[in-house]
Amino acid sequence: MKSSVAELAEQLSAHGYKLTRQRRAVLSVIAASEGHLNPAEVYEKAKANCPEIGLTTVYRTLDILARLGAIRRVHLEGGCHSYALASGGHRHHLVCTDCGNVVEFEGCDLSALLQAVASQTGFEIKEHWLQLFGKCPACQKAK
Amino acid sequence: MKSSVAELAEQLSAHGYKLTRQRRAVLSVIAASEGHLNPAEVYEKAKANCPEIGLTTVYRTLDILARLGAIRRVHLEGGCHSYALASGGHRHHLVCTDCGNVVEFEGCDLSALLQAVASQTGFEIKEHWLQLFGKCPACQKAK
DNA sequence: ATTTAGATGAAAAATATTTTCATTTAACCC
DNA sequence: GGGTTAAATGAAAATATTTTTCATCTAAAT
Repeated sequence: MKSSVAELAEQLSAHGYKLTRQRRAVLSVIAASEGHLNPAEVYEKAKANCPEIGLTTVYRTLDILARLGAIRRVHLEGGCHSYALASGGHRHHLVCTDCGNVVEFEGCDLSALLQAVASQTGFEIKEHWLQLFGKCPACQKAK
Repeated sequence: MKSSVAELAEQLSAHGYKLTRQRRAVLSVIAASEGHLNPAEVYEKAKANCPEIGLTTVYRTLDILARLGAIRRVHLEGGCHSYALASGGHRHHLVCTDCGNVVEFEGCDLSALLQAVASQTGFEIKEHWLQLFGKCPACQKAK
């Protein structure tokens, strides 16, 4: 995932942000992560590369990356403190409303819908985020 | 919206929760609201009906209602502290990643997709939540 | 090397949420 | 209607999260 770090770094530079040791550490953590991490988790992991980093800087860096659209907040029932690479593309969640388990599913064809909304609203649609709620097989049985 | 209050109250009773003055006040506020409200807002509005209500009770009541599926957390960029009636049905958001404006759109046909995911995963899918990100007409021009 | 605007960490402050616990009350029984 | 009881309550404390402040440091341009 070296390329992701480079891409993220590039985005920061391109927008006039300095590439500090701390920011690089945050970028590596984000790029290396499969799923989503909250600020405290990013902080812990980033300390491996950069022990002097402060939590404040993690918050600030995540905020910048989110505003640049490089990462995106991940919203799950019961919490929305985590971030994931925005380009990581299609990560959709199916949440069990009984036990809280989260399953990821891939593959979604929303093109027709997106097209329709785009022409209705004039928006240029760039990303979508879909989340489903239901009852998982185990909880269906349990009842 | 009297019926909503009655329905919500019914749900509480049915699950063995007592119908206190405080809970009724929260239910009215939720039922009367068009959009979404955070706990502090619910608290302020509920005080009109029930001045002695405490913020703690608002948190507790919202939590119960959310667990019953009667209301659902609304997640927007920059915050996910608000709740809305779950039955209020389909409120989908289209967020401008440049200016942050949020447009609501209705009408979405995801039935085929939902069907596919249901059979793939064995989940019984009850609700979906879709959010789109893009650039609004004004921001497209601006650039 | 020097300069300088931007970035940093520690600590404090501000917000948001949860827990604790003594008191109150809705719902049930007679 | 009065009595009983488990659940619910509010105030205050505790905890968790996020933002601000500010003196110091540093990346990047010269």
